[in-house]
Formats: sequence, structure tokens, C-alpha cells
Amino acid sequence: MSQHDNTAEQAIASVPASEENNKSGRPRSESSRRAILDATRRLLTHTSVQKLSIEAIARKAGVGKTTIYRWWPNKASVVMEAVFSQPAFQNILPTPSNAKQGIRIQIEKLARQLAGKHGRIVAEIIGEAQPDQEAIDMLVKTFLQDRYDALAAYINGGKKNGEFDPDMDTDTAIDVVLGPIIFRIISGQEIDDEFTEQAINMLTKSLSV
Amino acid sequence: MSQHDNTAEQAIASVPASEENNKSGRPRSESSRRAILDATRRLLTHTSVQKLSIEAIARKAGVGKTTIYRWWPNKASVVMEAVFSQPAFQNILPTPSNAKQGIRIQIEKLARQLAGKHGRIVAEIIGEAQPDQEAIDMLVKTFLQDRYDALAAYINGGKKNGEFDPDMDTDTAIDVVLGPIIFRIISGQEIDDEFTEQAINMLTKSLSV
Amino acid sequence: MSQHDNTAEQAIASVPASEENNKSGRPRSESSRRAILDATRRLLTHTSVQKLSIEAIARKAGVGKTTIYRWWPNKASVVMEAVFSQPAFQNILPTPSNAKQGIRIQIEKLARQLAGKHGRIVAEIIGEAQPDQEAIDMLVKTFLQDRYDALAAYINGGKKNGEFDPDMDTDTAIDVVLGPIIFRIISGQEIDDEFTEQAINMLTKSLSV
Amino acid sequence: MSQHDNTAEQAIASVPASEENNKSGRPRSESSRRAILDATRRLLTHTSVQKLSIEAIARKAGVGKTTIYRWWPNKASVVMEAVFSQPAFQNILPTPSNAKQGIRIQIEKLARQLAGKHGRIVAEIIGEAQPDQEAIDMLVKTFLQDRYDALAAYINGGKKNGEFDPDMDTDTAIDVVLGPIIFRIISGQEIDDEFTEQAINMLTKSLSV
DNA sequence: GGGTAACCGAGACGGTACGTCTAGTCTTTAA
DNA sequence: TTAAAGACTAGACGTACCGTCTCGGTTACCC
Repeated sequence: MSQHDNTAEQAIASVPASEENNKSGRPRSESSRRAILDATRRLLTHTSVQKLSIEAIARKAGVGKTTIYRWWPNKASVVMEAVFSQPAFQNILPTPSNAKQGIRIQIEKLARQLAGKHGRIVAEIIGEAQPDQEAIDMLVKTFLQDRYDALAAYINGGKKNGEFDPDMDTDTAIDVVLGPIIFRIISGQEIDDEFTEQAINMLTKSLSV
Repeated sequence: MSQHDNTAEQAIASVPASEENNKSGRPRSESSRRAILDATRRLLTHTSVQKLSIEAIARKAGVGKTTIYRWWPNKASVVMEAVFSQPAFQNILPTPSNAKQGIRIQIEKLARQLAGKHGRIVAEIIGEAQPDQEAIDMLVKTFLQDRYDALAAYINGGKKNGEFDPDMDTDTAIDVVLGPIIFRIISGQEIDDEFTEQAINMLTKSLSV
Repeated sequence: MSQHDNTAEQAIASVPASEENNKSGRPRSESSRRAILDATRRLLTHTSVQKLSIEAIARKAGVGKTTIYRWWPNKASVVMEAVFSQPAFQNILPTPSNAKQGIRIQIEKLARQLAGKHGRIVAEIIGEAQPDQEAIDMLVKTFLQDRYDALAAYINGGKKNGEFDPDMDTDTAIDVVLGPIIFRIISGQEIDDEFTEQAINMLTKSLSV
Repeated sequence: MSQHDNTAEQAIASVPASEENNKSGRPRSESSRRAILDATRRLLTHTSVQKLSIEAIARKAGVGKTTIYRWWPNKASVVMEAVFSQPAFQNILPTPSNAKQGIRIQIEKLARQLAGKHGRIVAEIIGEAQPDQEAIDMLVKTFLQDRYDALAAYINGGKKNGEFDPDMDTDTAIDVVLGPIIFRIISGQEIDDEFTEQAINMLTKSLSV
């Protein structure tokens, strides 16, 4: 499990940890990096992702704009790293259990992550990424991929052990499971326990033989 | 049923047709209105919703910026009216049939509307609306509501005639049905027939008793 | 004589007074124009032309940067209009007198204008204009041309009435007369009465038959 | 006379050749120094002094910015050393002859040096130095001083042997002689033989008794 | 048919942010 | 110790839009 720690940070950071030595010149400032991400998180409590500006982040972080542009290609990347590297967004990984139970746990976890103000921010990140395929890819990589992988494991497990319909396309099934949760926040509604419970029931039914 | 004609246009236009008389002063220019919507549509074939600017629309339409601001509160409104008032986005309405068949028809219609470049534009409209609850409400009103209504009719019908689980919450069920389609375009994937067919099968299963 | 009033302002202003009517759209703000020139003058008492920035002018004048860029092509133009439209830089014009006396008066006037801090600023304007032929042309038009014209009148007069060498090229003669004064400030020296007096003696001698 | 060789280089370089030994640590890299001056000269054929940046020089020379800042206080110094250390700018020194002839030779030489693109560069150097008295001083030291000295020798000689007016202030006389040539390039005009010839005639006349 | 009122286009206004560039400094490793 | 590399804070550049405003004009209705 340890190999998945800090997944988001590593996926976004442009200088992978494994190569960061054996370079000449002044090394990247860890304190600036942290200041930028902290400032971003703090600003996001007051403004939307769209109204957040690189200039404001730089100002708040006490950092030159160039430093941000040197390490992140655009605003979306900074925001994704700032938001998704938070502990609350670390994904839980598949644990040995029956498939239906696993799906339930994954959905509940995601629903909990997207309830409240985090949901708003994620919705705005998704919105911000729309016009740019690269940004969408990064969104998938830093946020959705782990959920995809975990769900795929459970779905494939269920298809093998007879819990789920073996003719079902796994990728489609994942979209069917994730879609309603994401759509809920995208369409401006709250995610509450009642919705979550009902949706889990329907979705597990949809997967069954 | 005729009361649904031109829903999008009427829902967005700030001066309802029924009140546009009995006013003094020069009346709103219909030709300007059309020029603005046409310019918006044409510009959207080349740029994203986010990069589209009110200034560019005004320039292209040969219209003063004030004229746009007078009739639409923001860019999202203009774009929604321009896009959703197109014939391709007029919704089909429930026709008497069994519930499962109705659901299938609705999903197929939506999938067809969102395949290709229209899907990209709708995804960008959804993204653009995220930071503003009012914009999300307008999005629901001009685009989603008709689909909600149609689906609600079928789902409630199915619950009554024994096709669908009567304990199921209709609103949740609608989100479960629409979610995967919308999520598909939001996450940067294409909507093809295979996905649609598979999803319909899963979703009708999820609704069943 | 009246046709020479406010020469500098008219030469620089991009919208000649004679055409400023019969235009559509909001008219140019006279108060902004004045605020920009005032701010420029005030900032020049503290910083050099080179360190002066358009942003600082805009900030100080309470004006958008665009407003400056709309009416002046570059920093040099703003500075020239701000400096040379001051009353102290209005040129004296040829008055009927003998040629030698006229030359003396012109040189004395210029020396007085360039003594003290005005000399520093003019030197910096000249320096700022060097890399750009257009800027040099504007410098000539807004500052030097009047001096050229006045000197030309006296020199040509002197050539006719026998005071000056008739074989002398007038343009060259003007450069010989103006050069030492300008060079004095360019080379970082002060212009004092002793220098002026000596130079006048030498230069009138150089013009004589 | 040999003590004047390479005057410009010695005057600008902060570590005189005579002391560069008897130091501990890694010695100054002669190849870097040359690379910097070469890069500067090459860049000046394409861009103006003002648009030339330390960064561009460092990049072109394959050198760290720090290396430039360690040895030259500012851009003007680098440019002056790069330009004025070229053979074409080595000054000719007074040779025994009559004073008027000496003045003529000095002016002709200077005029030749400032004709063509060298004149543009020198004008830009002068411009660049304006806002900074230290830079002006350095300009005088590396470029003008030799001309001052040579002219002073001839003028003082002429005052003694009766060719020139003995009451004339030598410093003022030098400014009167140099001013027109420098002013000519500063005001964006070309220096051609006709101008030079006419100016020499006028200026020698101005010096005479 | 003259007034009044709201519309229209044009375009200037004060602002904010963009992404790039450079300044001059600082911090590391290699020579 | 100096060199080289390159990251750092700082801040100006010139451009694009925002949403507002101020013009001169136009088109309806109402008295």
C-alpha cells in the first residue's frame, strides 16, 4: 500500500522525487512550493477556482509569478495539486472483501469526500478543466484514476466470482457507478446520506447478473 | 404539450413574449438579438465557451456591448440560449409506451445529442456554469428540466405499473440515469453506441424491481 | 505669432483639435489626459525617465493603463508631451533685430531652459529616444524644430545682410550652434553663465564672414 | 605612448591585469571574459543597446549571469568595454603639427568613427548612460577623455603660438568642437563628408583670434 | 406631430489578470 | 575562491476583456 502514498503530489509535481538530485544550480525551493499550495488552499475557501488568479496566489504566497509558472503549466494544475494532495482526498484501496461490499465502500468514501465545500471545489475544478483536453487528462490522472482502479478491481472480481454480470464492459460499468455521484455535484445538488444509500442500492443492482 | 415549444428561448429571454408590448420607447431589436445568437454559435465552432468573450460576440454581431448586457446577465446565458434553442436540442416528450422503452428512448436521444462536437460544447457550458449557482439553475432550467420531466414521467409510470421498484426515490433515479451520460462527456470520453447500449442495459436493470 | 501657441501639445496629441468633433462613441476624457501629464511631471521630479513606468503613471494618475496606450504610442511620447508642453519650454520666436543678437538670444534662452533639473530630464529624454528613430523624430518635432526654425531665420538673415558667411550651409550651422549646448548636458556637465557667454562668443565668431 | 594601449579595456575592467596574479582560488576565466564581450558585440549588430539584456548576453556567451555581475557593475559598462576596446575606436594621439591642422585631424577621425552603424551604437550608449552619473563618468573616461586630451593639447598649443584666441577657456572650446559632431548623431542625422568639412571650417574659425 | 422614453452603435473609461521578460540576488555543485 | 547553472522575489511589459459610462441617433408610443 505504501507505494500509493502521496499519489496526487507525485503525479503532478514536475520534478519526480527520484531525479531531483544530481542537478546543478540552485535547487527548487521546497518552502516556496509549500507556500504556493497553502495559499491556493486558503484562497479557495473564499473564492471560486475560476476567480482565483495566479497573481493572487503569488501575492498571498510571497512568491514571484515566475516560480509558479516554472513548475505548473496552468492554474488548473496548481489547484489540482493543492486540493487533491490533501489527506482527505487520498483514496482508499481495495481490501479483500466481496465485490458488492467493495463497491459500496468506494461510493460511500467518494460521497463523503464530495459532500460539503469540497464538492463545490471539485465541481469547479472539473468545470475549469473542460475546455482543455490536457487538463481533463490531468484531472483523471490525479483524481479519478485511483477510483477507476479500485472500482475495476472490485467489478472484475465480482464478474469472476459470479456476483456481477460477466458480459458487462468494465469501463462502462465504472462510468455508470461514478457518473451519478459526480453529476449530483455538477448539477448543483447536495450529496446527502439518503441519496448515497439509494444510489448504492440502484448501482449494485445494475451490476448484478 | 404545445406549451413546451421553444422552451429554451422563452426561459432565457429576459423579456417574456407576453409582456413585450404595452411598453413605450423603442422596442428591442429582433435583428440584433438574432445577430448576437448567430455570432455566438459561429464563434463556438472555433473557440471554447471559456475563451469566447462578450467583446468578440459584439464585434462579430456588429452590436454594442451594452445591447448584450441589457438582455443577458452573463456570457453563460447567451451561450445557453444560442446553443439550446437549436432544433437539435429540443427534447422529445413522453409518448405512451412501456416505461423501460421510454427510458431507453430518452437515453438514446440524449446520447445522440451529446455525441460529436455538441457534447464538447455542452461540457464547456456545464463547466462555465459551475462557479455560479444562478448559472447552474439556468442550465437546469434550459437544458436538464425537460429531460428530468420526461424521465420522471416514465419512472413514476413504471413504479405504478410494476415495472420498476416502487420504493425507489424518483429524483435519485433520475440522477442515476442521467449521471453516466453527462459524466462520460465531462470526463473527456466519447459517447458511442456501444457505451450507450451497455449503459441502457445496466440502468434499466438498476430501476427494476 | 499666435499660430505657434501650444506647439508641443498640438504636435503630440493624436487627435487634432480640429477633428475631435463629429465622432461617435464616448469622447476622450480631458481630465484623464491632464491627470496623466500631471502624474508624469510629478513622477519625473523623483525618478529618471528610464525608471519611470507606464504602470506608475497610470497608478499615480488614477487611470487605466489602456487609456495611456490608447493615446500615446510609448513612454517617450508621454514624457515629451508632459515636459515640452510646459510654459518654460515654449520657444521664443525671431524678433526683428540684427542676426548676431538674435543668435545670442536664442542660445541664452536655450541655456536657461536646460540649466538645472530640466537639463537632466531633457538629457534623459534624448537618451530614451536614441534606440528608436520614430522617437527621435518626435523629439525633433516637439522640441528642436522651433529652435531650428528660429536659428534658421537669423542665420539666413545674417547671410543676406552680410553679417554671416553666405557660403555657409544653414543646416550645418544650426548643428554647430545647438551642438555644444546639448552636448554639455549630455556629457554630464552643468550649463552656467560663464560657459554660455564663452560659447556664444565662439559660435558667433564661427558664423561670421 | 605605449601607456595608452588598450586604454578602454584597462579603464573598465575591475581587476587590472597587473594584479590578477598573487590571488588564491580559481582564477578569473579569460575565455568567459572574451565570450561575454564577443557575445555583446554580436548581439549589438541585431538589437539596440537598450533592448540588449544581461540575460541575453549570458545566454549567448554560455556564461552565468553572476559572472557578468561579478566583473561589471551594469550593462553600460559591458557594452562600453565591448565597443570601445575595438581597434577602430583607439584614438590617435597628438602629433607635432600646427594647431588648426591637429584640430582638423581629430574631428575627421571622430567623424569617421561615428559614421555608419558605429554612430548609432555610440548614440545609444550615450543615451543609456544618461540617467546615471556614474555611467556618464565611465563614458567620459573610456571614450571622450582621449579626445579631450588631444584637443586640449592642440588648443593650448594654438593659444600659445598665436593661432588661437588666448582668452578662450579651453574646456569650453573642447565642448564647442566636440558638441556638433555628437549632436549630429544624437539628433538622428548622418555624418557625411560635406557636414564634416563645413563644420571643421566653422569650428576652426570659432577658435581663431 | 411633437414629446418622451427606451433602444441602438460606438467606443472610451478604470480595472484586473494574463503570460513573458529581465533585473539583481542567492544557493548549489564542479573545477 | 571562482565559475556555471539555474532558482529566487520583484515588478514592468503590452494585450485582452470586464462591466460601466457617455455620446449622437433612431424608433416606437402617447398625448
